[in-house]
Order: sequence, then C-alpha cells, then structure tokens
Amino acid sequence: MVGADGGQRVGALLDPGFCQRPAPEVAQDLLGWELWGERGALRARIVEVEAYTESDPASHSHRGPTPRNGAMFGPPGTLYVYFVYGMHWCANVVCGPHGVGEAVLLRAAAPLRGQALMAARRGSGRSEQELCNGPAKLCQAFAVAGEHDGSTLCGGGDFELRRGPGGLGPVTAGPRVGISQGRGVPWRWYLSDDPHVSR
DNA sequence: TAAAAGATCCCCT
DNA sequence: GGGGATCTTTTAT
Repeated sequence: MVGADGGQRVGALLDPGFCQRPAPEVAQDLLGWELWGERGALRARIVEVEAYTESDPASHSHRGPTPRNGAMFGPPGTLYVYFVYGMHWCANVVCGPHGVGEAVLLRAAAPLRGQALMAARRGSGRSEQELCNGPAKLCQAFAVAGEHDGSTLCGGGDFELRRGPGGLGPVTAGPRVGISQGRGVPWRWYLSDDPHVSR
C-alpha cells in the first residue's frame, strides 16, 4: 500500500490517499507529476495547477452538489471533467475526503511523449509549446471529455497520474486565472521557468 | 421563460 | 489588445 506521500518512486501510480488532503496542498504537490493517456503513449509533465474548495466562491462546489459537479464530491483521485464556454473541456483531480467538494484544475503541462498525436488533435500550426499550455488545450491534446467525468486517475481508467522525476525549477504562486470571485487567494501554482505554462 | 455568466481559446487589428 | 464563438448551468422574473 502506498502512503499519503503518493509513493516515493518515479513512475508510482497516484494513490487516493495522496489526494485525500486539502486541494491547496495537493495542488502544489502535483507539480512535476505526469499525466498519462493512451496507455502511456501520451505523457506530459504538469507545470501549472489551481486549487478549488467548497468555501471558495469561485469553486463549482461552493453551492453544493449538482449533476454537473457531482464528480467533485466523489472519492479522492477521481477525474472531474466539465464543459465550459460552450466548447471547451477542463480536467480536475478530485481532492479531500469522499463527499467533500475539492479539486485541482490541471492548467498546463509539458509534453513528454506522443507529441505527434497531440499536435494532430490540437490542429495545424501549433508549436510543441502550445500543445498543452492551457486547461482546455490539455484536454484537447489528451482527448479528455465528458465521458471521462467521474473516472479514476489511480489506475484502470483511460487516464492516470504517475510521479515524475524531481529536480523541478522554482514554483511561483499567484491569483487564479479567469475567475471573478475568489481572487484574494493565491491558489495558482506553476513552474515559473517552464515555457509550457499558460501565461 | 428569459437572461446572464462562465475555472477558454483563437483570430484579427 | 479586443472581440467573437458557442452552449450549459444558474439565477432572476
């Protein structure tokens, strides 16, 4: 059994215990982890995240469970996928105990493997840097969509998270992007030296 | 029943 | 730097 540290070894699969903590804690710890898709043919290192909690007015879970945000209240390690702006999907890692609505939004990642497939899905004219440098771009590159809402990231689903090697650059915290409420908390974290962050 | 806002992205100027 | 695309969810009447 893997402890709340999420496994010490590179390549260790995400464990629910790792996510069963406050989203702001998990968010920072997820930097450097790898999102895998297509059974490992697609890989990208997470370089930018944001945290959302129930007490947070910017969070989908702020007003309690609904059909849309139900996965957010599911077991830790669940994938919460939502549709926004009439055309985009965004992916989150559910955090906290089962029944509590917390999650970490995956905002940007650095492609490690399967760049050709990512580029094909993203459309022509996209540089490697632009494949996953935004929450909806990441979902488009990995083909994350509504059908994956509520699936697990801990193994056995279409997507999984695995611990990457250390040696990350400096981490910067700041206000979250694209929200009108909840701007007071610096719950966006990113690797400031990495060119794959969204901004 | 209607209206507005939304955890975004892309293209144009 | 600014605006349009596009539609679901939520809130107001």
